[in-house]
Amino acid sequence: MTKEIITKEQQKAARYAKAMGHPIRMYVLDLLSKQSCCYSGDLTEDLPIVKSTLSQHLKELKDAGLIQGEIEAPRIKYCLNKKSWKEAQELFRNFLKIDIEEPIQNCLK
Amino acid sequence: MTKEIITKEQQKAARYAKAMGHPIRMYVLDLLSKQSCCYSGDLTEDLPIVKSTLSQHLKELKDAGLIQGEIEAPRIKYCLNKKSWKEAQELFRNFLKIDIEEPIQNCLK
DNA sequence: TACTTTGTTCGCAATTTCACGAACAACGAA
DNA sequence: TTCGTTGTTCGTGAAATTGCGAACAAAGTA
Repeated sequence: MTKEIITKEQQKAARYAKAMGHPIRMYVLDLLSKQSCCYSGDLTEDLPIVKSTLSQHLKELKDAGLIQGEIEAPRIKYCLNKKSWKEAQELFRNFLKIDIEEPIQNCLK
Repeated sequence: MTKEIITKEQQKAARYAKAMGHPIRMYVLDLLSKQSCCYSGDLTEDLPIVKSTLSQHLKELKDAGLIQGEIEAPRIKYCLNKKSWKEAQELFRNFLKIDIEEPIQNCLK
């Protein structure tokens, strides 16, 4: 499948999109894009799923490269994988033709 | 599922992301974002899938609201659904922007 | 009215996703 | 060492996804 008409960029973007393609995972990513880190224990309290299901979703995000976990005492701290996140930003920015108002421009004023 | 901790925006973004979450569909969307329209007959020639499979992927994109088809002679012309595309742009722009801090830090130096 | 072209729908099979509970592993605290 | 907390893994089942070929529908053309 996928000869070579489909570019590497398109494949990577599709991979990221797939990981984002579930409400729970979108919620987690959105949270992490605002909050720098979170703990899955806190997530299970808010979200209407049991911990094993959440664990699977977090694994899905990890496999896609979007987040990473760090052991911290009894818990695990999750945060965005900044490198992959940047790549996803670039891919989607190009794909969606989004012009981002650069904060740099504000500085130049 | 999905009490109300998960916002409408997150659900919509996840829905769009899901539709984008396949190489074939990402290819089609990327093409349409550059080309204004295309015909599925031309797509089957390039892509390594048979027409019935492509039809399903196009249906998936239609169901997500991202594209629309228009009957034109014997063929069907596909193009982006501009309204939904705009919405997706907005959702992903808000969702993906986190690199704001870094340029600011550079400015403050 | 046939015939051709184009794309959808149907039926099928293999695989993946999603969700749950139970069991397990890791590790600090009593 | 034993206990409690935290999160992963396993086993299971239901549903969705992906892909194919065959059959069908629509519509222009001979």
